[in-house]
Amino acid sequence: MQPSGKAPEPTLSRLSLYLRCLRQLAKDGAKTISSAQLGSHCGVVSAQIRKDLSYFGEFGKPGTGYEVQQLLSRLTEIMQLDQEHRVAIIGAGNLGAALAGYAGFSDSPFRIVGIFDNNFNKIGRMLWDVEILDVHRLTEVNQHMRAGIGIIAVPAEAAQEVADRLVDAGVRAILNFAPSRIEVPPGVAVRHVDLTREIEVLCYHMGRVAEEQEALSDADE
Amino acid sequence: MQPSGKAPEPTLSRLSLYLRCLRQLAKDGAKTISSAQLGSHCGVVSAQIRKDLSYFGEFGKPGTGYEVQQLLSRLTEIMQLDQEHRVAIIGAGNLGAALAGYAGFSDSPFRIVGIFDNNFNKIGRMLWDVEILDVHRLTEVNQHMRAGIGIIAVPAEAAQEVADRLVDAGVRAILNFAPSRIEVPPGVAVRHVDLTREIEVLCYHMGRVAEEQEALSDADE
DNA sequence: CCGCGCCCGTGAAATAATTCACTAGCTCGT
DNA sequence: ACGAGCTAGTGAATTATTTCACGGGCGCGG
Repeated sequence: MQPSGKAPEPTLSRLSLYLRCLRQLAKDGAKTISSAQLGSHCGVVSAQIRKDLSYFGEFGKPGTGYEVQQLLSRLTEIMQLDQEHRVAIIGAGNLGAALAGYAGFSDSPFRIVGIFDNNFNKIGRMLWDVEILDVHRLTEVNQHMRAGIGIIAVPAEAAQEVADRLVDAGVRAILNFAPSRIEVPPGVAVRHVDLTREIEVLCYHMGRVAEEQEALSDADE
Repeated sequence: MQPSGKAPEPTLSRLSLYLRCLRQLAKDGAKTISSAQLGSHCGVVSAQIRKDLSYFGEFGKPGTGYEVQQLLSRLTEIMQLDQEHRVAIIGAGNLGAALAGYAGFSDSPFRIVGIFDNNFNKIGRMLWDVEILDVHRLTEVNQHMRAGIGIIAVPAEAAQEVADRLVDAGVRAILNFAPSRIEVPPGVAVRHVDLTREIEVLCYHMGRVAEEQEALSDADE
């Protein structure tokens, strides 16, 4: 099978996982790796890995497995990580500041090129080595800044307005940390990271475990 | 159908979404709401909402819909959000600090009771209104701190060790911000928030859109 | 107090994602 | 250069999740 139709969303997320694993393996000097080995490294069953990769082509050799370097570079290409991606962060609060300084971005194709806020006390100040700019100038500034990815780190009430500005400024992918749904035109990709939802789901699971233990001890009697 | 079997994971995540919506609706003074209305508020089709709720019981009245207050309190109960949850954050770096100050936690059942780090320069200093403690004392300190939820905000290399400490300290749910898989014993719930994976998936989608546009203009010629 | 319209709950159908299980091909050791 | 032992790729089967569509109850207006 070749580039073909489209891979399911969970597959894409796992590709990123495989990449992380492969980078480490390459660093450790591994030459080749089988789907089973890769799987045990990153917690995915081997068939899943093979299926995931099969959406994009054939990468392995029967009897041997995958060449680490080759798979690494092919996946990097597929995920578009072989080119620089310029990122604008909107919101210079706690979260925005933390993201701007996120260590995971060093040694990655992501480069923070702009940080924006609407708070006059913050505008003009430096965050790490980038000046905080007025969010109202986003479209104008992005003419030359050319960020393709926007990260929303503002309160929920402002998220939609910021999303609109980002789209207007030419951004084609948005990572939304605000606990709020945002609407964007087709052709713009969006992903949400919702801390509250994650924690609330955890609470549910804690409750379930507690229930099961009660049921268990009830059964004992 | 009553408490019955178990709801699918995506349903749980949506319940949290419904809750957020309902809190707003209650604040706005809404009395009742239909699944269709709730759906348009939070971007979910009505059948999905009814199915999700049906895993937990019957909450609505034909002809009317759901009573906002009642559904709100029932879901709050189901998600275990009617009780305080004590949270420990491990890692007092950028991210840990941002999470500790996260505005979404005010007016929520989540209370940050402890922040831990292994850096001697940070230990003893205050973050917001909590003292940063030595991560090595986690188990000891949690005897009386009694945090049930742990948030991991340390570098990937340290994540597993921190997870082990958290479990040892009696934590029963972990939210992991480190880009690294962690193993925990059964009965401990884990969720991951992986910034890099999210952004990398966005990059893939950007590439797809670009391809489609090329294909489109090729077809024009 | 009757009938029309609305809306929930839910099996059944459709769709999506994962896992199985088998074929074919490569490597390595003898 | 041959056979034993792995291992990739993949259709088919399975499992999970979403969506459909309909039965029946409830409220409201006349």
